[in-house]
Amino acid sequence: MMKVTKEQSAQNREALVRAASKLFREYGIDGVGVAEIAKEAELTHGALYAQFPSKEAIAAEALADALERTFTRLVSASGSAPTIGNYLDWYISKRHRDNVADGCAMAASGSEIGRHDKTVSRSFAQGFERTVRAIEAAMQEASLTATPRERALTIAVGAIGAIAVARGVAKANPRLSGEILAACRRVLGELGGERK
Amino acid sequence: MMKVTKEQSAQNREALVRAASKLFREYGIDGVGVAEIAKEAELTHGALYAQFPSKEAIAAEALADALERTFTRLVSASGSAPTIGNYLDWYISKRHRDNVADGCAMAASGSEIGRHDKTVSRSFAQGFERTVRAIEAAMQEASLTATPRERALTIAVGAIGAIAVARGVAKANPRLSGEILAACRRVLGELGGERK
DNA sequence: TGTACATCAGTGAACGCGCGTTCACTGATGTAC
DNA sequence: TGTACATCAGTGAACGCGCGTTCACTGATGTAC
Repeated sequence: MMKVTKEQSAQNREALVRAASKLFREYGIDGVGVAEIAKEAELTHGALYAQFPSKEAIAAEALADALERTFTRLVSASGSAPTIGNYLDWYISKRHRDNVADGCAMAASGSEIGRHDKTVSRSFAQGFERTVRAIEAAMQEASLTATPRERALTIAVGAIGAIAVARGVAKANPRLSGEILAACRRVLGELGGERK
Repeated sequence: MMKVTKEQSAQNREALVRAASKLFREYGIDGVGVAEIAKEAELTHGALYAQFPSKEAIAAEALADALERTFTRLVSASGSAPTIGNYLDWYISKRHRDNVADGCAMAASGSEIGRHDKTVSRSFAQGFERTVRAIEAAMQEASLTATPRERALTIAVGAIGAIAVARGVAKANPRLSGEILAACRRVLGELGGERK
């Protein structure tokens, strides 16, 4: 067949990005081939190359898309006046730990990003900065001497690390995995000024 | 040639593990082939299969070896009565961020571990638990309500996350990368009871 | 509105290449006598 | 200590397979007249 309406083509492009963003989180960027992405989007790999110049390019866009969607969901799950507690309840959870394909891409792919393009790194940096700003805006007074931004950065990094590490140890030691989530949930909450 | 003395064979095995542990950190487990590991150890891939049943098996051993060595260095760099500050100065640094191949494997490969064998996960869990115990032993009083172990877990996860995230954003935003390291260094120190 | 045709998203075969793993073979080691 | 030989770490060719990317081709779309 082919060609196809502009609208259909745009829908196909979106389907490719969604498929890539799901598969990359689940199996890693190196762990998924372009043919597999195209198949998940019900297209052929040639269609992917009509839309993107390379695998690296779709990786950058898939990462940006995943972070956008996760951020939107985090904010909408936390109500109109979100607290640090709202954010952490949603982010640091077994539900999130066990749902790699639809979870935060910073946690799913954090340690892989440094090995890819500057465009991929840029998607990551933008998503991270946006998250820190949201946390900073919800920050409460606490007795520590560090600034709100320093504490917000640490909460973001700690939350990402918590999901990544909880996933890493889950197969060998599920008790430890749960303990990590509970401890980080509590301590990072306190760091944000949350009262018990 | 071949065969070779028992001693030589043991040395070859060690060379394979060291090569794997270096290359896996630098390029990811999926990013390195068995032939490349063997070449780095000045052997052939057949020799690797004489020593290990599979790539997954050498990955588990390489991870355990890397964590062992990193832990030893962390402890010996921190003196005979290490403080949280000693640990964090060594771990959360630009030197560590920029030295992937010889740095902490939990930070280098954290988000990949969950996609591999239970044996790989076990190496990770053991290395992590050992690290938390060391931090807990160095813990000081602080005004937060969380227990020393909860705070130690959060410090370990936050430090790992800090290196991973600092690496992820470094290419696109080196300023942000440095800011993350500085903020986590300060806040995690305070969380451990460090006085300014 | 109707016709002619350039555009270009998508197809699918093909490219060279490297992957993890297997296996027949080699030959120095190290043991049994 | 000297000889005979089983062992087995390591070699390198070969396996089937999937990778990222290229390209000649298709044919409905959408524009120009």
